[in-house]
Amino acid sequence: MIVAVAERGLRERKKAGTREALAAATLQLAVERGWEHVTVEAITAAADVSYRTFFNHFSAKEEALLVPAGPDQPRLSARLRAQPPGTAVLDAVRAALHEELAELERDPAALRDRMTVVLATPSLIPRLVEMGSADERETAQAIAERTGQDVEADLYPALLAAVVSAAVRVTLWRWQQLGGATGLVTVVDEALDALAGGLPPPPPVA
Amino acid sequence: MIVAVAERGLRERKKAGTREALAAATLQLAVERGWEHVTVEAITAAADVSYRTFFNHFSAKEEALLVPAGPDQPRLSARLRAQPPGTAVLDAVRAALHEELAELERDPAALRDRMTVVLATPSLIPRLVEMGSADERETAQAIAERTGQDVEADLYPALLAAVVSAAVRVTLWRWQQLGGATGLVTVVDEALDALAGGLPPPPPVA
DNA sequence: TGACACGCTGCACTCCCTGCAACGTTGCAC
DNA sequence: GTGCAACGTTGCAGGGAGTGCAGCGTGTCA
Repeated sequence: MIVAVAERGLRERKKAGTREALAAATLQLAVERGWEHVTVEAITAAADVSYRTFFNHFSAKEEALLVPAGPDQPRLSARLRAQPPGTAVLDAVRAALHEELAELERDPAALRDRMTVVLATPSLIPRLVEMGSADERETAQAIAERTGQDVEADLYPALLAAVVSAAVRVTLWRWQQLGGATGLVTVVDEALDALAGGLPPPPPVA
Repeated sequence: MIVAVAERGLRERKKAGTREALAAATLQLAVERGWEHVTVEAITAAADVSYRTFFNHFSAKEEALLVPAGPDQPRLSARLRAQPPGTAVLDAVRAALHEELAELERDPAALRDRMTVVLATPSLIPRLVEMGSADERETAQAIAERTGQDVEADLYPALLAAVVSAAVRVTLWRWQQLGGATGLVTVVDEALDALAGGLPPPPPVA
């Protein structure tokens, strides 16, 4: 179901190839030079395509860095909807997050590089928020469906979606801090446990 | 201490005047035309200053909309540090948020307008995250100081700071939804209570 | 009142991003 | 295989954001 995407004819393969080349060139150049010294022109030169083509694949420079996998990649809201109906909301969210992060972790080196670039470039952080949770609204909707609430009328769905988004951000940051030694899933679970516990006022007071 | 800022000589008053004029023009034009149809040139024309001057006051177009009050405005981290030392972290955070939001609510009409513009322009939402919590790092640091933890080593401070940031965002959104009828403080308390309660799985199931 | 500080201005420039009109290749039906 | 339609790529022209720099005028302070 997720696999069938890649093999659909020469045309689509070439297209995917171009996107991949652009994303790879973007990441490499960003690591080498620093984000603000990477121009779209340099990226397209490295990927050997025209300047204009870049924007046929990405709506913004940041997208090439932060969302290298195309729009076919299932988003968090979709994963959440795919969870078995009976499950409690928080458990379903946790499971969806596990899937999402496991996917990210399939290429840990690239993720490390991306996070390095982001952390070195404060202006990218909000972009990460934007991309990573471009479907925060959609996620809120999915949560609402699960709890039988209304996204407009009730606070809970939007709040949970926003908090999850924040948790993901912190997870990525912390994972990077830990040098990638600990798995993403482990880190996000730590965050989710803290949240589910009501943000215990002062933890053990080290 | 906070008051003394405004009255410091003709020069500073004029400077503050231009900034205010630019911010006001920005908001008004954004409401009238929609954010993406507002150019910096139009803003400066309305405020009767040169194009270049705009960027002497704001580092980006969005800043004029989202952070109209200059950098002198005490940020959340500062307010958090100002809370009495004995207080529990969550209580201190809550108090700091109350102050922050009360300040915002001093001009409800402007806040309403700003939120209207933001909600009508998805790309502005992450910017709101950036601006509203440009000092999220600083807030995390302040939290760490309060809990006696280390921002680098411990997850808690960064997580709480991120979650608070998310809560503020949802609060503003919901306040707007409610038509400003309910006070910001009331709304944020609702969010904070939910968080402190550990995101109770499915609330009353309406 | 004279010298300095500093905000404002104009200009030239880089870069992001878009709309539009070709062009060449792929996919498909006959 | 041939012709046609679909589609990814390309080039170009242009608007708008944001920056560095040099000069000007006004507030500030000794």
